[in-house]
Amino acid sequence: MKKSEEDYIKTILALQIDSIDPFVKVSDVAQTFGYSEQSVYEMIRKLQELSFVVYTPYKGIELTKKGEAEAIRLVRAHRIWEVFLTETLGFDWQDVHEEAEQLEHASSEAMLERLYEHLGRPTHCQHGNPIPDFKGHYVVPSFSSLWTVTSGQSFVLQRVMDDYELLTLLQHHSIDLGDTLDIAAVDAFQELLTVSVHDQRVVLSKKIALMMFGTLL
Amino acid sequence: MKKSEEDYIKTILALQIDSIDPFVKVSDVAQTFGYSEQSVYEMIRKLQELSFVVYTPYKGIELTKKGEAEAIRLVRAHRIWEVFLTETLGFDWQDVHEEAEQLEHASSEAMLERLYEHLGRPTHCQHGNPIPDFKGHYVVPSFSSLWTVTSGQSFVLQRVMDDYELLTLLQHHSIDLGDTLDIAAVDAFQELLTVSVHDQRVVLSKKIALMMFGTLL
DNA sequence: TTATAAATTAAGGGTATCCTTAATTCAGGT
DNA sequence: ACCTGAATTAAGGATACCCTTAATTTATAA
Repeated sequence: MKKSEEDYIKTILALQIDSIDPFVKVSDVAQTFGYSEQSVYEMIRKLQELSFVVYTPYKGIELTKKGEAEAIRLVRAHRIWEVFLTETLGFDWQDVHEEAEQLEHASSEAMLERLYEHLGRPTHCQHGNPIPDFKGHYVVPSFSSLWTVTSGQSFVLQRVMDDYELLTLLQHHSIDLGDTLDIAAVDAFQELLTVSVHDQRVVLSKKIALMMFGTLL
Repeated sequence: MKKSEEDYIKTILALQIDSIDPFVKVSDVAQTFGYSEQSVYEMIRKLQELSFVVYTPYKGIELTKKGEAEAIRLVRAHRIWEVFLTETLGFDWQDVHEEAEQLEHASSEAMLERLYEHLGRPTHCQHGNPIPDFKGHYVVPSFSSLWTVTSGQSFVLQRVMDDYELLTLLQHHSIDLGDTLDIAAVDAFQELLTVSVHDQRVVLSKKIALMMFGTLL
């Protein structure tokens, strides 16, 4: 598979997971890439010929079994590389996404499996996202978003989205996965959340809180 | 730099090192890639605009300082990845070239330097080729080819070319860098060499012997 | 010095992946 | 049933990088 095809497949899977609807809209794909819709139509037609997707006009794009397997393989590669970059090379978690993005397209199946073994068969990347097994199976984590909590509750952070700003913010406050956040205040009007963690108070916007997932104590 | 441009630059450096003439011929580049000469002319023109090469018609191609630096950076990346693949992931030395070929285009400067540190700042890849330092300086090894020896001499293998057939052959006979080969016979007519190593006799063709380098005892 | 082979340029094509602008078709609400 | 906006297709372009065939230029060896 070519890099461009891989990028499309991966994006389609991501969009499909994000929404309830299994049909991915062409306009959403175009928006994600910053491409024109016309370009996306052309590529979708090609991916359909290659049996990676099925496209139903006015409905949307669906991944075929083959397409989904490829997409998941890429997710697996991405997360394995992220583990390598953070665990082995010591990168900060906000700095690995771009690197992994390149590496995932440059690694063979055999190499990836050796790397996976070398890393000790990790089950999750450092953002808390599960690494699909080599057969493409993985458990989608079902944590609740930090935005759902109410004042007085305690929240254990289990997963964060792979977003540069978010990760930088968390690192700045030394907040890691596994940490417990005590909810000091919820300002529904301004859509702000104040949490207490490591003896400090941190104010988080709704936007940020929606990208943090975990369990209530 | 794009992958295609990187591949050209790297090939030009390799061809330049192989010959005495600093001018690399368009026809040789075309042959190396299996491209038409026309394609090479087009790319050279482009690389000249980008200041990676200087092309003098009927003379040949020269790398600029900038071009050479880029090419050496790629060689460095390639060899660092080779060390990783063999040392860390346990690949056989004949199986790493293709993998490294992909990875070298997918790794940032920062990543490569971290990997280099992680590997303990290796000076050579497992084929005995030096890894240029981050400034692009490296010592070109000046060993003699195994084909230059005469019967009765002993030869310590220090460097081999990164050639799949050669490496597979050596591995099959458990011949490694650092091993001493005792020259049992030289058949100049058939261009064959018989060496004794690890209590076995191995017949090597001129072609193979020319790809093995080392020192005479 | 001139003939010839090699090197170079010219001209015209092909595919992949992006673009814009302009029809056209369809889905969903009234 | 029909209107309207969104989705889709159509048409034409651009760039990167590859191709072939056919001039043309030049180096160099006889």
